[in-house]
Amino acid sequence: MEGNVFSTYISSKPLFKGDRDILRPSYIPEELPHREKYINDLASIMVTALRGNRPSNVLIFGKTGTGKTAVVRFLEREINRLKRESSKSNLEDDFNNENIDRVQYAYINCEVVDTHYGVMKNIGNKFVEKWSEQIPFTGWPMEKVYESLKERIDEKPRVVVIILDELDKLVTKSGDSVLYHLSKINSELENSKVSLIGISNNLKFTEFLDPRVRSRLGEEKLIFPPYNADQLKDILSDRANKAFESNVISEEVISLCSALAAQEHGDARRALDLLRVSTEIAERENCKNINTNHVYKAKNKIEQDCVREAVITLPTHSKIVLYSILLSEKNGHDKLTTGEVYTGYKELCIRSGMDPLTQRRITDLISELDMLGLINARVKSFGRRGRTREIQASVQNGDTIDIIEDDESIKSVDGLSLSSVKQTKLI
DNA sequence: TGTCCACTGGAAGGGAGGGCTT
DNA sequence: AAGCCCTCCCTTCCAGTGGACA
Repeated sequence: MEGNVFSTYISSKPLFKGDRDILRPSYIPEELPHREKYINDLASIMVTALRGNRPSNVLIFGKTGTGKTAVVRFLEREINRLKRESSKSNLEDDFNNENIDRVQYAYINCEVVDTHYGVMKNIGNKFVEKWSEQIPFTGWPMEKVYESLKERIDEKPRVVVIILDELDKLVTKSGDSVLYHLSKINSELENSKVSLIGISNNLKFTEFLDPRVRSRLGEEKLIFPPYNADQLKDILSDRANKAFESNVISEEVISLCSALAAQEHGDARRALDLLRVSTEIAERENCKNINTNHVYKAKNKIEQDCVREAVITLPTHSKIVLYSILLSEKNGHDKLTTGEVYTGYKELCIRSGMDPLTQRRITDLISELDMLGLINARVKSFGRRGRTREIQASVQNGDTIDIIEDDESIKSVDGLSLSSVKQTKLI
């Protein structure tokens, strides 16, 4: 073991008691602190399914990290638990084993699956086991996918609860035709019943819906408020007790993580990430416990990683647009207009032997960069000098330029020394 | 008050790419 | 192999716009 690259790390004692996933937002604990009311509200709606009837459709709103998904998945687990228990005991009345057994969940994250086809296909495939019977990931006409989905659901009597997480992403990207079909599916089913739970960060997304869809979908609405710092502290303490041995973590560390996350609209996901990354940093430093220094380091690391990840995964042309903005700023031109950014972008494209996209397309790429938080672009009118966007980078200039310059695809299409471009005054 | 600038952003449509059906 | 479907990325066209300026 001696001399092995891992030996230092193997000999150091991990701070986690066991399962690291306890500090991941996807972990569903036995209790969800400060969400009891919403669990009960949703349970009172979903109980209809256990009686073999269709529960009302539900729309759940709330910002990131307010426990929406956790509450829905918590109930899913409870229903599954009930299924297992009911098979052992005999329940009375309409809560019979058969009804409970017929409840099925289908969870779709619309940020991952964001097309009509993809959503229908994924739901349909939850009801087949054989690979050969799966709906292919492309190729079928929409109508056929829908018919197949219907057949599969209606194969036997059941109550299907379809959960569409991040529903606003689907609607803004692909419109409401999936919701239109799914919300009227019950009139076309003979044996089974379908209930929808839509989860969204954005309260206003229903404005994009057809009025019929809106009313069918929003039979019940739940709005999740953000957590405050005290509530976040409870959540973190709860998880910390499960995740760590005593003396590993202090009250002060938990308070700091909660306070930092509370500043960002009470995001529990953020609080958990902070605690998890702090722990990892402390472990890497071979510390026996976690201190506030680790939390500040974790905060920086998470922020940097977010930017890095966002920049690395940008398509090439978006990278060049961002590069053009950063280079111009480096040359003392802040607050650029769309036209100026486009001129810089075109020059970089020409120099690197690429065909530039049209200005219309670049307008969209600028909007996307703005949405990612990499730049700040707001529409401003300069009177006779026209109306345009005023654009500024909102990431650290030097670091981000380095990340873009590391990109192999830019270098390869480029074929010229980027450092020489760096010297060129743009615009 | 009307003009004009420099865009914005919606709509329509082309074409490539992935894959199914006949 | 030909025909079809869906998605994605992109272009083209164009009506609309906020506000400085004559």
